[in-house]
This record gives sequence, structure tokens and C-alpha cells, in this order.
Amino acid sequence: MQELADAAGVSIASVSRVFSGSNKVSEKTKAKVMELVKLSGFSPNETARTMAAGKSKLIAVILPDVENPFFSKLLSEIEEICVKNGYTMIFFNSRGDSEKEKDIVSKMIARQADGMLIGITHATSERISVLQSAKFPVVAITRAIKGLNSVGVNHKKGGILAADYLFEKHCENFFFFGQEDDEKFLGFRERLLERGVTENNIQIFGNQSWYFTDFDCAAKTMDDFMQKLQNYKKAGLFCINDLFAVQAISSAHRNKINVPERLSVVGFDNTILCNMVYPTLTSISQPLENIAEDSFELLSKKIKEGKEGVKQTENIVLSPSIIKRES
Amino acid sequence: MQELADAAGVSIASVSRVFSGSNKVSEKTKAKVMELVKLSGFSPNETARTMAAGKSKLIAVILPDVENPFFSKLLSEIEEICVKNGYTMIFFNSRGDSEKEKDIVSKMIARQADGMLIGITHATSERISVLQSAKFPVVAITRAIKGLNSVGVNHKKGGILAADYLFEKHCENFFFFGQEDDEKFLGFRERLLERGVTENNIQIFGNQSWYFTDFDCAAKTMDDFMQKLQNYKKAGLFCINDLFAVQAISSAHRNKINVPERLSVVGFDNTILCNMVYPTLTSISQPLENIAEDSFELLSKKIKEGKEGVKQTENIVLSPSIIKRES
DNA sequence: TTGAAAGCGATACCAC
DNA sequence: GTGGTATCGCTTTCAA
Repeated sequence: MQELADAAGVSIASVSRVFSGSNKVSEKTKAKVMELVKLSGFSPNETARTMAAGKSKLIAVILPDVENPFFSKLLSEIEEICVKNGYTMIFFNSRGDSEKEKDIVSKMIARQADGMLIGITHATSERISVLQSAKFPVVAITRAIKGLNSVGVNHKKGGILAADYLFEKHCENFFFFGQEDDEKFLGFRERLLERGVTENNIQIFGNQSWYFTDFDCAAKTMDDFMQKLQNYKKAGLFCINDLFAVQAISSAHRNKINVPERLSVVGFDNTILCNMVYPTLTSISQPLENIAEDSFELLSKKIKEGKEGVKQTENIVLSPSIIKRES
Repeated sequence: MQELADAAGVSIASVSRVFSGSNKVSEKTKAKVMELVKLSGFSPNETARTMAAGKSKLIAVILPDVENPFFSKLLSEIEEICVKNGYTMIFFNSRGDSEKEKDIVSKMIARQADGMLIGITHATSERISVLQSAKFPVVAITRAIKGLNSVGVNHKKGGILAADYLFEKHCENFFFFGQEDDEKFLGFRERLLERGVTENNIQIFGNQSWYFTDFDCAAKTMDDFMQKLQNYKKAGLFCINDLFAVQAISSAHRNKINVPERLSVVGFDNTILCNMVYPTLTSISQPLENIAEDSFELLSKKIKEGKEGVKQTENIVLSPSIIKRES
């Protein structure tokens, strides 16, 4: 930068002003410097800027599983927004590991990250306090989290939509593949009971920490399920995500259970997979673009507010919708 | 750090030595400092370290499309390796945009990244020279690129494996979905001709810049293809990636073409999708873990070598294999 | 083995 | 408007 300043016949302070877009520079100086910049291809060292200014333009993004098409799409969306706004994104795949989350937080503090976007599927108080103790604002995404800024989707409502759909498809027995403390299931169950379905016609399976389990195992569970299905006239299955719903459909094929005649399936996330299977998959759609945009916006706001903004948290809740297809 | 030094009764230089794991510190000093570190939870500012030492422990990763399960898995693998080795990963989704690639390179130079891993599907001389001009080592992944360090897979060989498989499945007409300049197709075509298949029984469709096109459009193309298939006894279809192969299978369902009786399908990448569809998809497998490990290793090596290592490039070529399933 | 001090490359305050 | 300069937090050379 010194060279540039010398070449332009000004001080390095003025060159800095040109880069920061300060209005305290004469047009002449600005033009001269800009010209030299173009010629030399000079670009300021971001590390030094971070050090001097205290802001890094770095945003950390933590997602539980990029291999899930929902999250990879979300990541892609977030990355685009970050770049568009002049931020650099640092990405981590947490695999739901809270220890790793903790390490990441300290690492990011050490790198002076300006903020963090994190997808948490199972909130625990320890997890939350780690995040609260970060030196930068944090926004939780896809789920509303108490005590943290968040942009989440109402999963309970998603469950209700799924229940209505399967009920209207004349299902008589209802199944949920996932964990029982999932809000999706609570809404699903509640609505079915409201509709007059009896308790014992609502069942849950795959009630484990499935998220990162191997899919072969899931396939087996699905096959067992399909076997039992022979006894029912028409069943409805709601899966925790599209990945498992798609597996259900192929398992149905294997076990000669006709979809949707004998079994209707509803997935969650409305990923690219839905249109890839046959029959196409009905799924609950999370407003992915909105999650990405709103969370980035909220984070930017908190970053601007600085220490004052950290005090009180904001929670944005978005509504899911159902995309009806053949299943 | 000054506080820490004072508390330990040593100079900040010694504290620094403790952090760098230097052997020029007495065990006593080291122990004392370590203890204080634990108590205070202090961790050194990475920005300042980068600035002073000139190495950032930052690695940039550019992939063409994270939404493709192959790349999201690759990303996940690379992320894990980076973290394990104390590096922080900065991720970008290029969508095949060479302008964006150029911007990223300058951005990463400004951030003093130590190295870059980049997935390029279509190499052009301009792209390559941009990468060569970076101030840090670059390793191209998934494809061998002349003039750049690379860890690639032999796509031609993949085409040969696909050809053999479809031939052995008694297909009489052969189709490739993808671009004609793809090495996969060259190998595919060559092997079929060797096997005695005539030119006009080998056809190509979807010969466009498909990669990021909307899938609805691809579905339509597939449907048209299936219609034509009515005239053939047994056809073989080789797709540029699993995403399209899966679409082909569901399109076959829609058009009442029985897989594999009337149509055999081979995908590419051997992604998680293969076991999700019915019938399960035969696919050419790229050794993903090896790509991730070898490329990271090669990059590390080049980083260590410094300027000397940049001079000559290394190309590692890995072989694909075929994973036979029901399709 | 240890400490003092010179950078690393910008920003921003202060005086002119 | 502009220039001088302290400063950000650490690494590393040089002397001791």
C-alpha cells in the first residue's frame, strides 16, 4: 500500500480512505488512486484490515448434515447471499456433534468472525449457552430456539398438514417415521386425534437418533414395516424427511405395496428428490429461500447493532406448506 | 497475551513459543503457561497470527454444485479432513461460473489463504491460468487438469465399465445422456464399437450444458426418450450422473418401460441415491474418500514446499469401479 | 532459555 | 482534505 501511495504522490492514509469509500477524499486523489489500483491490480490485505478494524467480514455457517439435499440447498442459498453481500463464508458440517460445535465457536472467536448461522436439530441448554457466550451474534436456523436469535419453521404445523393430507387420502392407519419428541409428530398426532382417529391407529417407528445412521439399516426397518402393512387396507406414512420417505417408496415397491392405493406417503423438506421418484412424493415444504434471506438479514442487523443488539433476541417463525404430488 | 505473560511472570515472547510448540522453552515455563491458559480460557487471535506469520491455516474449496449428492458428500469429506488437520475451510459453490472463480481467487489471495481445492468440470485455458497465477498452491479435484496439480478420476475408464455392463445385459441399442465431449462418452462409445456394436446403435441425447438446468426440463427429455424406446427390444442407458439416471428410472415407470427387462440404466458417481430408487441403480463409483484424502495430502505437500513446489505440478489419477445393482 | 523490539499491512484518530 | 502515527495481537530475529 505504501508503494501505491508513493506512486500516487499521496499518503497511505489517503489510499486507505479511498478503499473505505470515505467521503473525506478529493475526487482528484480518489481518481488517481483508483487508476493506479487498476494498473497494479492491487487489492488490500483482508487480514490486516480485520486486525486493524476489528471486523472480518467472515460468517461461520454450521449445518448438521450437508448430505441431506435440504441442507445442501440451504447451504448453496446462504453461500450465494454471503458472497453477494461481501461476506466470506466458513462452513462446518456438525453431524449433530455438540463438542464440535463448541470447538467451532472458539475457533471462530479466534478468527474474529463477525457472526454465525447455525442449524440445530436438537437444542440442549448447554448447546445454547455455548452459543450465547460467543463474542459475535448467532442466529439459529430452521428451528426456533429459545434464548437465541432464530429463523425457524413451524414443524408442528407441518405435522398438521401431513395429517390432513393423509386423512383426506382415506388412510385408516397412520404411521410416523422419526423421533417421538419431534414437533412434527406432536402436530401430526394431535390433528389426527381431532379428526377422530383413535390412539392405537397412530403409531411411530424409527424412533431413534436416525439422522446420521446408515441407510441400509433404515431400509431394513422400512421393509419390516411394509411386511406389517399387508394387514391394513390403506395406511398413511409421514416421514421425518424426504430421504426416508423416498426409501419408504422404494421399499414399498420391493414389498409389492402399491403407492398410493395401499399406502400414501408424505415427506418433509420438499427436496429435489420428490420429483425424482415414482410415484412422485408429496412433501411438506420449508420456505428455504426465506430461511436463508431472513436469517442473513437478521444476522446482519445484529452485527450492525453490535453489543447492544446481542442483549435481546429475535425469533422469526415461518410457515411450512404442503406440496401435493402422487404419493 | 500480555496479561497471560504477566501472570506467568514471563515475556510475551515465551508465551508465543509455548503456543507454537517451540522446543526452545523450558518445561517449567511451558507448564506454568499452559496452566494459566486453562484457567483463563485464553486462545490466541488467529488473525494476528496470520498477519505475523504469513500463514493463515485457511483453505478455500470450490465445487461446481453442492446440490449434487456426489459433491455434497465430497464436501463433507473434505471438511472433516480440514478440521482434523487444523485447517479452516472456506467454501464456495461456483455453479461452473469462471468469473466467480476469478473473484474467489483474488478474494482468497487477499485473505492469505494457504491453498485451494477446486472442482472443475470444464477446463479452459483462461480458467487454468487464473488458477496458476494464485499466490498459493491449487489442486484440481475429480478431473485431471493439465498445468495444475490434480487428483482426478479416469472418466474414460468409467465409460468403458458402463459399456461392458450394458453389453453384458444384452442391450442392443445404447444411449448416453450427457455432453458429447465428455470422456465418459468417448470411452463408452469406443468400447461398444470394439464389442461390435454399430455406430447407429449408439446415440447421444441431453447433449447440452445440462449440469445446472432445471430438472423439469430434463424430465421431459427423458419422457420423450422413453417414448422412442417402445421400438426397441432392449436398450442400455448411461447417464452423466446419478441425478439423471434416477430421473430416467422414474420416467421409465411413468412410461411403462420395465427396468431392467426393457431398459438397463447405469449412473455415475455411485451416490446415496442408488439404493433409494427402485429398482436400485447400477452406477460407476468414483473413489470419493481417496479423492478427498489424496487431494488434501497433495495440497499440504505443496503448501509445505512453498514456492519451490509451485513450479512443477503433480497429477494423480484414480480409477473408477462399477457397482452393480438391479438396474 | 529468555526478553526486547522490529515488523506484518491495514485503520482511524488527531493535528494541520 | 491530507499526512503522521499509534494501534490491532502475534511471530521471530537478535542479543544477552
